[in-house]
Amino acid sequence: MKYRIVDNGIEILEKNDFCPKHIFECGQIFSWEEQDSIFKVTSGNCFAKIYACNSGYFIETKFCEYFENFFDLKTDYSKIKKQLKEFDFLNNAINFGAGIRILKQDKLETIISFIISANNNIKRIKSTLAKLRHDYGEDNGEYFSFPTLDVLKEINEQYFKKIGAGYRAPYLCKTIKMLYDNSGLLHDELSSSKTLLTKLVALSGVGPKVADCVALFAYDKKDVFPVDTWIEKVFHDLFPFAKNRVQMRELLLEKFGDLSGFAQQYLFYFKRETGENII
DNA sequence: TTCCAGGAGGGGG
DNA sequence: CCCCCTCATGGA
Repeated sequence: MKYRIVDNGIEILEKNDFCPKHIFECGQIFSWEEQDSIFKVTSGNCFAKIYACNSGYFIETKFCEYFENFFDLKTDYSKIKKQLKEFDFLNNAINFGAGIRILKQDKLETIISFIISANNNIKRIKSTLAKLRHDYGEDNGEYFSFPTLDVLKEINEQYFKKIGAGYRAPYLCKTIKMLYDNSGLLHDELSSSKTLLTKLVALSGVGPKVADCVALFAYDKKDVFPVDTWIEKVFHDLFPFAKNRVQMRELLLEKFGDLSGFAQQYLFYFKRETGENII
């Protein structure tokens, strides 16, 4: 995909493999809002606005290098989509979310966000995280950054409950302490997916599904397949027999291999938005 | 009123 | 290993 870094942002010069609506609505990130076709997104302590411009989009930001990596601009999504379309039953889902890109998000923020996401709905997840940034993040005028680990460590369970985290509040406090005592996981760039998942699942409030999401959305792991309630529905469309989530994950990983993470996002977005049968 | 939401922890068999 | 129950919360 053609793009160009300029003084105050990044010019996306074509629309085939980049659509902010698809990227943000597909459930991989909660720290964004859309108003009058302008998308505002925060990640860690960075911020950008994205809007249509000429024949593409403009990412207005002073954090160009961060968002070049964040939006995974160096990866060829046309090639990925072409490979995945060899699975006939994926064509509808890929065409529906053709502008999806898997983001490379802040690790700490992604762990906290997806602990909150468990058995929750996206609207309240976004609300809870926005309150957290507002109350404990740095005020940068147009946006609040995600709080640092030092700041998070001082937050008690009552506060997390107050902003809507519910029974996940103690999980958050425990995990924050674990990360504070051993922050190596937040800088892990080398572990294999299997090793990384083992480390993530050891955190409080992180089970197999949350670990897969964190690995996919923050650690650049694509050989994972988060199975949530929507993917369960997809699975029942594809296979006329019931399995538990572990078995579903194994079958889907076997089918999609190193492209599993991409396939998962197209399927999740399509199913959640349309409710239509995959086949 | 019951069910559901990007599930996980804990206990028992 | 597996199955079952509970967890906070608000919208449908």
